[in-house]
Amino acid sequence: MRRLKKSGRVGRARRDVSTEQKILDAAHAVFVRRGTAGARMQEIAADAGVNQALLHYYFRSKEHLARAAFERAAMQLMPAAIRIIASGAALEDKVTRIVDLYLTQLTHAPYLPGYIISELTHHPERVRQLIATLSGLAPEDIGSRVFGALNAQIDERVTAGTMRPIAPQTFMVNLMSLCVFPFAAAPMFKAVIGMDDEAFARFIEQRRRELPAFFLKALRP
Amino acid sequence: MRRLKKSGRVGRARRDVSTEQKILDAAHAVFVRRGTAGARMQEIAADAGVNQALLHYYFRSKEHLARAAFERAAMQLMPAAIRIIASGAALEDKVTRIVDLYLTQLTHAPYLPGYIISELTHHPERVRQLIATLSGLAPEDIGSRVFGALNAQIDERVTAGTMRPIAPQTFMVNLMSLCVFPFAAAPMFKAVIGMDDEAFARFIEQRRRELPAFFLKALRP
DNA sequence: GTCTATATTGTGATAGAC
DNA sequence: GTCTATCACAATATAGAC
Repeated sequence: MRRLKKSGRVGRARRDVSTEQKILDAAHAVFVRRGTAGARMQEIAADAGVNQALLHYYFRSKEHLARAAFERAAMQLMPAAIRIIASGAALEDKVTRIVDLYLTQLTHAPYLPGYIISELTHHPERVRQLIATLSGLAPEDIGSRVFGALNAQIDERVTAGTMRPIAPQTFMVNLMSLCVFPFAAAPMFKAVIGMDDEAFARFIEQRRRELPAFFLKALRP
Repeated sequence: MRRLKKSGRVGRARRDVSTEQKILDAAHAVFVRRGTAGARMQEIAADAGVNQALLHYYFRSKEHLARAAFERAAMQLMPAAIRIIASGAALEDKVTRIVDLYLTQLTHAPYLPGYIISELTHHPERVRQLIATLSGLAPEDIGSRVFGALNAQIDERVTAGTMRPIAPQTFMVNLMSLCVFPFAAAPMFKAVIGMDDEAFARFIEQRRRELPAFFLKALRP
């Protein structure tokens, strides 16, 4: 309605990435720790060391900024895993590499799962955005491409008698659950189990060693 | 500061549970689907079929109402599982019963995990509340009581040579991950895998049958 | 206990100087 | 591009009649 036609950020701009980037960094941090609804433009501005008006200059509205931050968060976590799964590596290697990748990434960004889950739970429209971001494909295509390759490998093992049948979707859901959930529910686990940050870090390192074997063993015939 | 000393809701009140309960029900629903920061008192009032002022009459502030709603959500999920784990049932039965319990409960309240994770991620103070709610004990005590019993059972199996050693904490984290994460991440999985609600329901029913075996198999020596 | 106002912030967004 | 000042309205909270 009273939207401006400011040309400011319209096209791709090459110079001045610095300020825009500072804002995006700050937005990422604030959105992750407060959630989209709980985040305040003022806090983002302060975090970025700039003025609140600049946020609107670069991103027009909170909603735009929220989308950008979510996109960044999702891209930080998903594509690498998809690449591993779609790669030509052996099945056992894929498991080990995914466990390793996730535990490493989430150790450095432990609140990311909680944020992404929260966003997708409370903002259904983010789902479309996520899919669109992951590639220009329709939802079904991503799934079928990735799971097709995985399914072939599982079939191979099943035929060889070294693994029992499992749907590739189940395979992925179980693996992701074991990797990601401990971080998503870390506040709860820490409290109930009585772990401090250091103990949690040790817990994760132990998982890094044990989880691949645990998971693969469950698939034995 | 400008708090009223209204005696309205101060003590435990026996009568008029009806309205208070309607408000709490509505609050639960709205907080779960919007998150605490995204929830609006107006929407809660409308949902409850009462006036917004009544919300303050009964619960004084949004924060109080949010606490009450969170408490209710947590109590809906945790105590039953703790009872099962602390019970005298055989280890294998505990696994089956927990899987069954969670998949049933979460089928009826699929957004609960996302909400609880979101709350605990964005509102650290809820952690203390959660622990305090689960019992009058200090955090360490809950953990040690529950895990003590579980540990004894695991030791038994290990000694008998039917299971390899696993920390009871890891046992629980893995089991909870496999049960709860699929619901917490359901919006993502549905999109990536391309499932509709019905397919998801089937997916869960299959899990109910397969998950106990999957989990127990991973623990074989 | 329940309602209709209304007071009082909080917060996203914009105007306009520099 | 960046700032200060301010607007407009959404949202919590309260007063006071019934």
